[in-house]
Amino acid sequence: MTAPHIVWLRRDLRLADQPALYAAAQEGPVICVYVLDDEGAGNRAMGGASRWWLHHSLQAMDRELGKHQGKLILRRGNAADEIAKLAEETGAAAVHAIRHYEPWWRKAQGRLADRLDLKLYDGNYLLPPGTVTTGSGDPYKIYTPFAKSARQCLPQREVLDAPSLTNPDEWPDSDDLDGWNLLPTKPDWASGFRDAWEVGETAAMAQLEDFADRVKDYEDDRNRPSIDGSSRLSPHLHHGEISPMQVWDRLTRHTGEGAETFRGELLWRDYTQNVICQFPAYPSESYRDLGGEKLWRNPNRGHVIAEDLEAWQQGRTGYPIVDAGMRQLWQIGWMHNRVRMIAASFLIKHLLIDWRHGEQWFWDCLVDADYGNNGVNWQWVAGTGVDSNMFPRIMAPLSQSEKFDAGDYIREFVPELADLPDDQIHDPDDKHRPDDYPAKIIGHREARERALSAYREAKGE
DNA sequence: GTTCTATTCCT
DNA sequence: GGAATAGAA
Repeated sequence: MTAPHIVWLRRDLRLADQPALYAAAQEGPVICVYVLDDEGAGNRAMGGASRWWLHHSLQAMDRELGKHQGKLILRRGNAADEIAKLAEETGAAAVHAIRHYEPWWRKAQGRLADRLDLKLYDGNYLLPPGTVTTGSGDPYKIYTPFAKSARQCLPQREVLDAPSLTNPDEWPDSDDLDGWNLLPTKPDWASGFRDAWEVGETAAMAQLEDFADRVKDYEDDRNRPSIDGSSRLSPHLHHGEISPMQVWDRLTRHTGEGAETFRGELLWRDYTQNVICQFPAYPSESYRDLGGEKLWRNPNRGHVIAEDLEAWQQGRTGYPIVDAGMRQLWQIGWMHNRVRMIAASFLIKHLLIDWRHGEQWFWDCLVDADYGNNGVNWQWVAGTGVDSNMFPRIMAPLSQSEKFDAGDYIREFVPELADLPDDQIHDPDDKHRPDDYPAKIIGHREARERALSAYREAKGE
């Protein structure tokens, strides 16, 4: 009868390179538990797409534990309360968890540490957020110097193998996963998701292998939406089915420009955590005030934005590249990174809608929705962020579409346009535009001028 | 050693 | 505009 050790899982649903699980397994029998805590996250409760992914990821985690004759315990409610309750129920010696930096998780970690022996480990980032500092000891705000400094500290630690596990004498009760209703019910919007993704640790490792074969072409292919050039690791990384250190380690053999650029993308993940550690409300509030109320169109000032917002959400703006991106998001819960920038820029500048509406939509629709990444990337496009002010740089969606060769991408996700020739696909004229595809919601030149004059006006009359 | 300032650059 | 750094004061 040795006291069991609880491993509190969150977005770290893996056996390998999982420092909390690894440490707990050294100590004694292990009970892995996941708590669904919508209340603690408040308005940052997981969106629909993330919940779809979570369902399958929890299933996969239970399967992996099953290979060791173990299982995953599920509980629902306030995470700190539920973990404390479970610890008491099972007479656990300690609770082990990977440290997370979203404000609600920091709060829950603090509450739990007051009540029991909570052992926290770093493991979901290449370097523990807050540890890379400027010459004067402050945390970085700007990506480039951050990444330069971080690169010099890497690699930091060894990748851990999956530990061998001992089971407790008795398993505590567990919720039934299906009872959580994480999957869609009435309209089944997830059929595209099922075709696009394999969820879980095994699938994540396979995806890494697949990407390792393609990383040499990453430099060019990552910007071409119709090519399978990006890693597609983001949802696996977000849910912690694979650790960034495993990815870094696997790619260290690759020396080319592509691998170097991709390592920069992994460091971007670390960077966004550093930003939200310094500014916990960053994903919900502009860091730099560009004129606030005056800049964006606002129902309080008589602007009707609901229709434009809806057209953007549904992929009916009349700009094929934007519409393809938004429909890809709806169909598979993910959007190509290049297109994310084009679509975000379009909402903010062409439609002059507050970036936070876009951030919310992405939060709900992305299987890789991540508090730090989503917030930092939206503020980057909006020009309201910690880095330079990008607002006056207005992307031209039509030339972006041509430049990055998005023709086949548009054909895939905007089927009305599938038959258009290359010279019409990016910007169909009235003769070629099918009846069921909308005309442009606003002309590019007109939108550009509206945005720039609103910007000048908001800045200082 | 500490503060000031010039310079460079911002996924 | 302001963050980061390096070199001056």
